[in-house]
Amino acid sequence: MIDNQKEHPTDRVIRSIQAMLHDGTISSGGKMPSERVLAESLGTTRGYVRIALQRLEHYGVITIYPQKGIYVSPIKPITLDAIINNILRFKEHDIASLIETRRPLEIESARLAALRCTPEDIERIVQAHENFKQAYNEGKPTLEEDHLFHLAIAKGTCNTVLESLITLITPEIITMNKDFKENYSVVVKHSLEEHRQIVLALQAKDPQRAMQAMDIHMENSRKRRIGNPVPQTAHTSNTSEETYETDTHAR
Amino acid sequence: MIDNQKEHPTDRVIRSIQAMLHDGTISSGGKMPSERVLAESLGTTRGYVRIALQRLEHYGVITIYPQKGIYVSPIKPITLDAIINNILRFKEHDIASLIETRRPLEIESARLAALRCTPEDIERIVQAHENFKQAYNEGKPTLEEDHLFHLAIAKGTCNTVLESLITLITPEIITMNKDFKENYSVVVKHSLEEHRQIVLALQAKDPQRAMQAMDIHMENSRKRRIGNPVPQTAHTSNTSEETYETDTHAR
DNA sequence: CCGTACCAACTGGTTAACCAGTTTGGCCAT
DNA sequence: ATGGCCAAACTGGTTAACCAGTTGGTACGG
Repeated sequence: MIDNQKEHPTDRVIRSIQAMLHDGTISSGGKMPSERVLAESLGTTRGYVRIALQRLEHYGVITIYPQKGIYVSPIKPITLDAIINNILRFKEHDIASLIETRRPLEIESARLAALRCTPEDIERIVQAHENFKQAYNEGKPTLEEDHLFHLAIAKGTCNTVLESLITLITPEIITMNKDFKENYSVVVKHSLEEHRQIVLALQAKDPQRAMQAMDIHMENSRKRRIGNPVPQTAHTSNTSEETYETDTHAR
Repeated sequence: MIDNQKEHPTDRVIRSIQAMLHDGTISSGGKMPSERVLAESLGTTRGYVRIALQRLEHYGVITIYPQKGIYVSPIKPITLDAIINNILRFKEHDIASLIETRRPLEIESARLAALRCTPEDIERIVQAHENFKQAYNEGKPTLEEDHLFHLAIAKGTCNTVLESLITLITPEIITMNKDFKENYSVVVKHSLEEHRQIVLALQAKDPQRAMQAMDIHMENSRKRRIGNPVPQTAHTSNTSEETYETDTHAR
């Protein structure tokens, strides 16, 4: 409300809609004012209102019916408020949170893939593994082959949401890891072996083993990253990161 | 490529960019044609190109520099291709996948909250729990109070990504569960007790116990849902789903 | 008094024109 | 031949006008 002048018009619109939701000007399940009315009452133009509404629709807050109107989802204002707050803060992803969140997703991905993947999925995963190996043997960067291997597994889960979420955080992790120099000799070799264990578990259709192998891989990846040089991205999360158990992260 | 006439212009643009990436017309880390050039060469207008580019930027595929140009992220085409495929299929979320993916996220959320949540976080969580209880006692619907409880926990994780992802799937789950009649008497009472166990674990700062309590809650929620009448959403996932083995998450 | 047909106002969807920085290439002075 | 400068072309950002389908009220005919 204070620095309204500086932030992007689209965010201002979203914040205003949030406020209108809060003070009851618009209510759950009800109809919203038209784009034109919103634009005028918020002192902006329709274009910005339009983009803001599309974002809100993308996150399930509203539904837009062409030539009819805009309706708020039948979800309580308090819940919508939390969702909108999340929309506004969506860009604040730090590398520590990304890696931390990736772990349970990948473990579940391994479990489901072991349960459900078809021979074709296995083939794709093995192929991705081979590509990784080849890049390693040729002394080329392997960061992306690594992630493609994981994406291939996610594809075998038959779970559209899980695949979406893993794919969603992948580019962010790749970008933030680009700064780290990859040790082609030792580190990647370990990664390869861990991948091999995952492949074996998947081929054996053994979910428990797949989870375990993936968990080990995630944990070692984290350690390997911490051992690497730190880039200048400001978020230089303390390299003396505690092992998970003692992690109290007191604020 | 076939039904290009029917799908939304924005999706067509994204698909075309994907193709250009594939055949080398544009390359990783390189500069893309300007919005105008893209619009003309794709036989559409700038507005659609604009929206498509914003979506691609949102997912980390490109970066837009005002008054300068559009640059492709320095990520290999093959990886970008996978990400773009995901963007195009983003809407195909089914309820089974949502519930399935929610489990590991919530378990990790409980673990991290137990490790890191502040007294203020605890207070918010307890308050959310009380609100749930009150709604139950008053015989009112509790679906959203339930989710607000989980969002309060996610807020206590100090993990922006995890909080984002949980918030992201929440409205979809709420909407898809709206059709189910909630049994105010027995079912919700069980849910309340499970929540109480989670609260106790968090107050005790015991991550293992929190994980376990959350896992039980997720599993029971799934069972309770399956026991309820099935709506007409087609995706009537097999109820004979394998039982989840105990979490070997312990490390 | 009721039902129907029509028209005006309003909806979101779409397009094109305009704006202010940035880049670039050529011209001119040195 | 070279260095600097200026204007034209081009960039994404923004605005406003136009389009087609929907709705709701009203006037007219029964």
